[in-house]
Amino acid sequence: MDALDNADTASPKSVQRSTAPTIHDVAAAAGVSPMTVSRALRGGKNVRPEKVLAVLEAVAALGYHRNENARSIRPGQRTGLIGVIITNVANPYYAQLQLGAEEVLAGGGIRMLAGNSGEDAEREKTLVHDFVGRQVDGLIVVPSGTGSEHLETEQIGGVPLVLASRQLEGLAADTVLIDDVAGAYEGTRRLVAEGHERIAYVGNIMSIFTSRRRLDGFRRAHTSAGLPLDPALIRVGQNDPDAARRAMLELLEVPDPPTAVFSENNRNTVGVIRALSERRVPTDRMRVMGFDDFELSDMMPFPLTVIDHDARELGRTAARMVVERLDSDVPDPPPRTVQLPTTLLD
Amino acid sequence: MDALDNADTASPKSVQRSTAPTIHDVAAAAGVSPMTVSRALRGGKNVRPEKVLAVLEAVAALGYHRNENARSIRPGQRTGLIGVIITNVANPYYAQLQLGAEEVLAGGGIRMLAGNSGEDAEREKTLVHDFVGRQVDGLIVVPSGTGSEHLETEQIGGVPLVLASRQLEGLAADTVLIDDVAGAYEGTRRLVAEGHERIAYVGNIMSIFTSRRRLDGFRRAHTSAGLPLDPALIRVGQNDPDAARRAMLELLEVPDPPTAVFSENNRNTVGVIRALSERRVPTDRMRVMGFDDFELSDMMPFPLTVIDHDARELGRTAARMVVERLDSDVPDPPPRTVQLPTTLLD
DNA sequence: TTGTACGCGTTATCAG
DNA sequence: CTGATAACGCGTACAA
Repeated sequence: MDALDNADTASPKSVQRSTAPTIHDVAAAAGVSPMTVSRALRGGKNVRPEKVLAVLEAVAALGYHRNENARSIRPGQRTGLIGVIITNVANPYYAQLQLGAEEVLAGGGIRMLAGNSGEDAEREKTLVHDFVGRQVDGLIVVPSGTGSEHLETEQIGGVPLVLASRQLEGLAADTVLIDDVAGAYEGTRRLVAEGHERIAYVGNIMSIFTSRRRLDGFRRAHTSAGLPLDPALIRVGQNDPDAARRAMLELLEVPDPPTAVFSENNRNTVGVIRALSERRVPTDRMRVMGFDDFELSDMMPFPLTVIDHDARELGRTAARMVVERLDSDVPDPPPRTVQLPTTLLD
Repeated sequence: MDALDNADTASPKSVQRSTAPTIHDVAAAAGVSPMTVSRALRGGKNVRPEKVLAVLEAVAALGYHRNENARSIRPGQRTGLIGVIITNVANPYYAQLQLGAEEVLAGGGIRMLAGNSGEDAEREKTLVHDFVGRQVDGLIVVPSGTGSEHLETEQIGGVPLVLASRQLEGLAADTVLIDDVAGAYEGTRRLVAEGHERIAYVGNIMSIFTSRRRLDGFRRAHTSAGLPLDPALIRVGQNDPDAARRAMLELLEVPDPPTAVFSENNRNTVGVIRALSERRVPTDRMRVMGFDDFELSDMMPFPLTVIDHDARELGRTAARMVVERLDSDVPDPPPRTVQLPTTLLD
């Protein structure tokens, strides 16, 4: 609990750098007042050059860092902090998203408070609450659950919010999405065009927004082609490669097995390929179509086609949207939704 | 500059949630003093239960979030913030590192300020300075350059520092490393044991600590086996897959070409494999050994062996080291260096 | 150009 | 168990 107890023990000072130098220390060292230091550090406007120099020297000598937290408690001051909550950085898709976001933010001198929810709504809630408490200027969230109470404007103290990759039913907020429906539709259409009639589907749990959208696109393509949807070929609920692998193994055992498989995301595609490889399925016996590109997808031992999109650009766009809302002249611009396109990659 | 100008315009309040509710607002709403609110929020110790309830109700009604920044400016208070600076989250290795770090930190209620240096020393310096200004309780850094001035204790205000993945000449700080030398040594030895005598080396720029170490292990294995090192087979300076690909293409054209190739990291391995695939090199004509495992490495069209290690555990260890130093009873424990083992994975 | 007074939101301290 | 007071580091407003 109380870890730092070094205030008044033994020798009065110089025992250890217990307290960081403040603007007062710098002022004393430079022989000026704290205000002059403050002004000098802002850019030296209205301060005599020689004093600026003295201040900078003192700063260097003392290793002074302006306390951004103390600074930000003053009214009207921003923290220059944006909270970014994704589900899992280990997934290259979200890593790209995070990188894209930071890329834009860093350009504006904004730092990133990062958190992984692990697809856990409770954990996401905790992070959101904590980030708001840390006075973030904005929030970029890949929402995990279906509930949106913890993201309501009042709950987050009016902090600008951008939903990334997933939308939330009944929550009016800026949103950046991949055009999942169109992507899945196009991908499935391609399979149909190639003559496949029994197409398996392997995907994540249906509580995830993108999962529902992608299955929807898959469905629509069937409908528009007049093809029936065989429930025996639909496997949802896999949220890691190994679960997908097992699902695919089962699909191979179905009577009148599929000739093609549509995989809903990069994790599932990896599992599907593993299963096919494990069973030594001939490459001309199974056609694989996967949402999300992933590294080395072009070197897989199957005629794999991926539905590609730019996760990094999604991150950039999300960041731009927060910043724009932050710098907006009008009080409360209406929420916007942006959809990023997909392309088929052979 | 001055973006928020809504203090005294037109209607006195309720125009817009201009100022977030403070502890005073909560106190007023709950009919108690700010101190009681503060205590109630800490856990309700020494506060009448009914008042705690009233406070919690007011908090919920007002959507109050305790201002962690204001809180942290009080002496002896921690921010519960750790700065994590890696080179690039898009590299799965660093993504895992970041994830491992957050895993441990989140367990202690600590949040993560994240930044990518992009292997740019200047950018790293900026991030370090900024993070210290934001009063981080600790710093985990994958250092980019060879200079260490910006990480000296005085420069970072005595903030506990852990170097991850790379060490810095002349900087005494806690460090977590992969045992690069031993890993590269073992990997190379394996190739030698298999009868290879002309082994190519493809790696990143030599200014990177791990690059030097891995080449060192490669060298030692040659020396101990009495094998000469042919400079024509050593290609360093590749920091992305495509550069590595081109390097490998060149290596294939060398007179008396190599029969095996040692790739220094995951990015380079990907490039090497692409080159071999592109040239349709028979799988029995080139043996590939790569440092770092990567997803789907086992599905590559070559008898690839990787020198594996646990980047996530490296992140966890780094986080544990910062926290331990933070919670240490002794004033200034001597710096420790931990090396994590590698294993050969076929 | 420079300095003083005050307040930002929070909590340790001490009095009641 | 509860509240008043002061102080944390900084910047605005105002005074010199």
